[in-house]
Amino acid sequence: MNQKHRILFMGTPDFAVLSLRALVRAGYTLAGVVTQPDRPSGRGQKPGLSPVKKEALALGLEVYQPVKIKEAEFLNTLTALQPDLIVTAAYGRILPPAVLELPPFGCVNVHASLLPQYRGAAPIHRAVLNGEAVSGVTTMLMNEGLDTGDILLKEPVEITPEMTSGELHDILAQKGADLLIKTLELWFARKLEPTPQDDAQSSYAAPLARKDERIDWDRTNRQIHNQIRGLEPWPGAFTDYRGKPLKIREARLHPLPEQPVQPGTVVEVVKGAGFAVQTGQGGILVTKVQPFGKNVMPADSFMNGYHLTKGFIFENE
RNA sequence: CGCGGGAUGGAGCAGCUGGUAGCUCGUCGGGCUCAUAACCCGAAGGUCGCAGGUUCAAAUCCUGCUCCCGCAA
Repeated sequence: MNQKHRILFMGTPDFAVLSLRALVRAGYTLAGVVTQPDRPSGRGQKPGLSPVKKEALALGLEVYQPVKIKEAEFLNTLTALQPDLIVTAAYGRILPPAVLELPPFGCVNVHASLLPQYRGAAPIHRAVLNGEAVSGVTTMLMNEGLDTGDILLKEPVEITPEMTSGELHDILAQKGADLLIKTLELWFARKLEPTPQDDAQSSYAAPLARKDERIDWDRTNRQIHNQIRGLEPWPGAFTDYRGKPLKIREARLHPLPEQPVQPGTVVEVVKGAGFAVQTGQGGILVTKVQPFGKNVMPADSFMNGYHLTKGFIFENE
């Protein structure tokens, strides 16, 4: 069907892997895969191949990892590959005009939000962090801006009350891959009309910062709960325990009567479940934590081994 | 050589200025109770990661392995 179209894929993290896989499965010819350079990462200084690179290698595709996209050498390489269209999915770079204008069918990007909302680097985390009930994926034509190109298709996805960023990520990655295939089918058939984004409705999903991770117990239990699931499984919301960061990996809302207790206080121990902490409004029941330097463990185990008891107070700073 | 933590009964931890192992929980049995995930009594369960070394004696000191994890990226 579409075997004749040559596609150049650009992506880096896990989110992009399913899209790449979908393209291959749909029968497109992959002119090549572009991903971020290998960085010294891992515990030692191991190679650290991007998820997309691993997938590309497994699929037997050519991989390109330019340090600078604007390099003449790389541009020549791209030109030589003669892609009909470029697909990007969380590549991590803004493409220069020279690249955008290269393929006859343009550049299509898969973004993990319902644009124009949550443009930027962390759309999934920000959506959960803000307690959104709905997010989704969008396919768009790229331009020189940050996720500002004309929209091709959108697919909404419900964010359930207990959903974590990790879970949403997996769903969106799959939906994104599906939507990408659908988009390309229509786009190559010239049956899609790009719709400009309404900048007035736009919002920006800023990259996560350390301050987004520290729990402020004065906030409401709902806000804190959103923070915990929004940063799960990475990078994790944390508070302080005996001078070291303690990540709260899982928790749920826990109604508490109005009481003159300082937010951050462990007010109740629920056998077999965890411990309840007073927040600025209501409480949360912490069910899984991760001590510094340790792996995630049930809140029960933490209490046993670290002697956390009712009455302990987590400080904000 | 990126920084660092750890391997102790089913789980999470303590013990590490050397003298055969302890805490909280779980498990099993019994008791109390209208009842209970609550409480009381009792029991089982550990070659203290592996291999050497020092010593009268090592979980505890030294050496070499293997494995696991956190941070930073």
